[in-house]
Amino acid sequence: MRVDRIFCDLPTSALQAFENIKYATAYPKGAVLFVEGQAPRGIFVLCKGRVKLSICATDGKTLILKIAEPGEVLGLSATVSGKPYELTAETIDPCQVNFVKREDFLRFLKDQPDACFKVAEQLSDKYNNACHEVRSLGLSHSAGEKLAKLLLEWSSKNGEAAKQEPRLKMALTHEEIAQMIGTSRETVTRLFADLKKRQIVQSKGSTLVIRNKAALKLIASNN
Amino acid sequence: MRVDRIFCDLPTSALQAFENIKYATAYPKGAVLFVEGQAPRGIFVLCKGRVKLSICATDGKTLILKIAEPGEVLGLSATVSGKPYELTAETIDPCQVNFVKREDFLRFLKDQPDACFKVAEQLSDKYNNACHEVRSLGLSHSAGEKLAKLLLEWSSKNGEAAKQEPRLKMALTHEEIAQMIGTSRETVTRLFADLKKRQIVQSKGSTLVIRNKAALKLIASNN
DNA sequence: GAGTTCTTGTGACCTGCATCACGTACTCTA
DNA sequence: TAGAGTACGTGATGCAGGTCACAAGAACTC
Repeated sequence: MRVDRIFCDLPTSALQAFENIKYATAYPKGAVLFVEGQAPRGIFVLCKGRVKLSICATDGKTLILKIAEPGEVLGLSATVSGKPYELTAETIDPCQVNFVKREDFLRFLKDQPDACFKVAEQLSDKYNNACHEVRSLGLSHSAGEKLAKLLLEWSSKNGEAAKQEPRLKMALTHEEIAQMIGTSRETVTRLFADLKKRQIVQSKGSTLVIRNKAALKLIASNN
Repeated sequence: MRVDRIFCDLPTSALQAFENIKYATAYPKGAVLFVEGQAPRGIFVLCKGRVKLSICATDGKTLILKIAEPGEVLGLSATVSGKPYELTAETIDPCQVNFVKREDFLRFLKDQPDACFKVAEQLSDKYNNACHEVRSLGLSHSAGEKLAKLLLEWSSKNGEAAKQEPRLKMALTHEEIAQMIGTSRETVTRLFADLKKRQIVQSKGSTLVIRNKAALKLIASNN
């Protein structure tokens, strides 16, 4: 249960203070933790399950920024700054979450300098990720390139780390993948078809095998 | 000289501590404060002049994220997290800067809880901006839309706030504008030509007059 | 197992914009 | 004042990828 990793190496007094203000909550799959534009109610420390973070345009177009894993703190920057949540968080598994109300959290930060510093680090990290996102979106990589990057990123996460031919179970639909790399569903389908034709990947049911990691890296890095 | 605004409403002890570790420095126009990928040396508090923040791809393509104005803290997140600077900062005017070495700054944060909280707020802000950038890049607005947004943003900054027909002096070249909205120089030229033809803007020497703000907003918001 | 709904696969078509290749105009500076 | 450098203007061309339309699986009902 020690998955609120950010705070776990704090002095016991701080830990205790955190325990006192957190609300342990469970959410079913598909629940919405918060919506972009809402005034910040507080932070959500994800303990179990995955959460989809996305932003969406008025016309319904959606961009999935990341799939948050246990240990991540959601809604942190909005809670600190008081500005509206800048994205939408929706569970895609049943989730265990520790919620902390904004006022409680701010008081906690004022009282616990160590925690405050941790939060600053955490925010720096988030900013860093956002910068990478900006880079990948802004410097017009082709759709194929971004897909390759995504697959490599997944393969490095899902345990299958450094294997020769990593396998990954495709938990997302083409539509969702399209939303992650900012393209259309059809394009994703076509890209996969192409990768298969070129023997770079191969699909067995719902798992994908990367047959030629080198080639994939080439696509990802290069043009 | 009280332009390091973030810290200026701190208790005097903290202010004093900050004074002790800062190095007041002057940079000429075109100087590079730091480059993306470099290990963080410390923070730069911009007191006077403007600084261009950009990221760039291996192939030389550049994306200008923002033009920092006096009062902003640059290199903050990298300094806090210890990860490499995520972007490049280059002066575009002669600049007055307060520099603080990383170790000094971290110690300062540990000693001054109030300052630490300020930093967290500041980082939240930066994250927020980054999210907006992601939104504008990711949800494929057309080039025209992004240019309109940029012009409106500028007109709301440059004093000329709520005027009927705001004027703004174009300090940037078409090339740079292109890099701000992630398009090509030629496209920017054509877009301006189009806006002029449609009587939406009008240029008098190096100042641009927005004749039809409503129309511009329409272009910006809509499709 | 018949019907519905959700996901994939594919072809046809169209368009925004990058890119190339110029020509022009305006600043420097020597 | 000529020449170099930099910014701007504009046509021609090409293509990545968005959009539409429809077919075929797959996956849940009832």
